[in-house]
Amino acid sequence: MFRGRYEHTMTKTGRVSIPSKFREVCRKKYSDETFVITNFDRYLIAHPMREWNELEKKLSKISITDSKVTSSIRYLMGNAVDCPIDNQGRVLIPQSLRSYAAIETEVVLVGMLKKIEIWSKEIWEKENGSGAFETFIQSREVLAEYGL
Amino acid sequence: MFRGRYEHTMTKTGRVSIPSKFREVCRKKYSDETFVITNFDRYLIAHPMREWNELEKKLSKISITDSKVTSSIRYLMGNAVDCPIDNQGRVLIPQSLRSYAAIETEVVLVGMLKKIEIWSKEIWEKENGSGAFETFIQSREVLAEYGL
DNA sequence: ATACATTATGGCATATAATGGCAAAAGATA
DNA sequence: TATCTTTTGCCATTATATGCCATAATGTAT
Repeated sequence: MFRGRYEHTMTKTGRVSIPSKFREVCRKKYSDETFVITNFDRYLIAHPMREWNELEKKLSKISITDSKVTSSIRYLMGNAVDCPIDNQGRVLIPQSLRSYAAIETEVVLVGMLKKIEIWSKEIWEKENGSGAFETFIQSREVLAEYGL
Repeated sequence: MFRGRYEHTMTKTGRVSIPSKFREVCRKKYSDETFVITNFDRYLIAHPMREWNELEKKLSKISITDSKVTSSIRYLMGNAVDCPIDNQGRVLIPQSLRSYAAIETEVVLVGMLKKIEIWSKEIWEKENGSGAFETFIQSREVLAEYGL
């Protein structure tokens, strides 16, 4: 599982180093070093290829009657980009995704179990900076329902 | 189970010896010498890998609809760091966790059943120094319910 | 008490990680 | 086709992490 938080800088060309711990998970658990990256709200989500494939399998079983569902799938699929890890352990994040998540240079990468979140540092700090612990404590009751 | 309290010093590079009694628990009970360390309020919590994995298993089953739950998972996972015990019986505590728990050199390690707490000595003394016994006495009724 | 084993911790050398820079390759545009 | 832009591979640099050895302190057994 992906865990931990890392602050990296993006090069001018849009390349970001994937933390070595994450790469290790890619190699050992997924034996594949390609992500599918999508945008989500105000940050990006990087899925290991295998997890993404499973998602697609589920999506393809949905019968397309509801137009809202169709457009959601269109949104998801239309913004998904294959991002292989290069020999230096980096991925190129295409311009479209960068601007969507307002990523300039400073990036926060967060391990989230089966996927990785990629945030602009600025937005990260606004939404998850101080106060995150309080939110965490407050939702303990919710988490307790799951036996945590 | 982990029990007891130990005062150790951290090296300049951030390495802390795990008390041998704790290592013994790791070997015998968990047959694994890796901790996952997270921050909690003003101290750190070290979970044996197996305990942590169980937590992750539960977390990964939660469907992400509630954004408060998501951000709690993000808090939990984002602050978790793998810390394997090296051949000298130490772990490297990364800079982020060190500064979070205000750990400079003197460290207090406390066995807490299935996990270990890691405190800066200074903070430990403020919060658990004098007065801890009084608090303990005051909660005797609660403890009595558990047969203590 | 003495000898021996283990523990805690400092120091150092090496390996690996992150990241900037540059140039070749590929792709797009006029 | 010629030109510009983006992508990609590779090298260099720096900081950090890791492995290993040495030593001092503590614990254990005879």
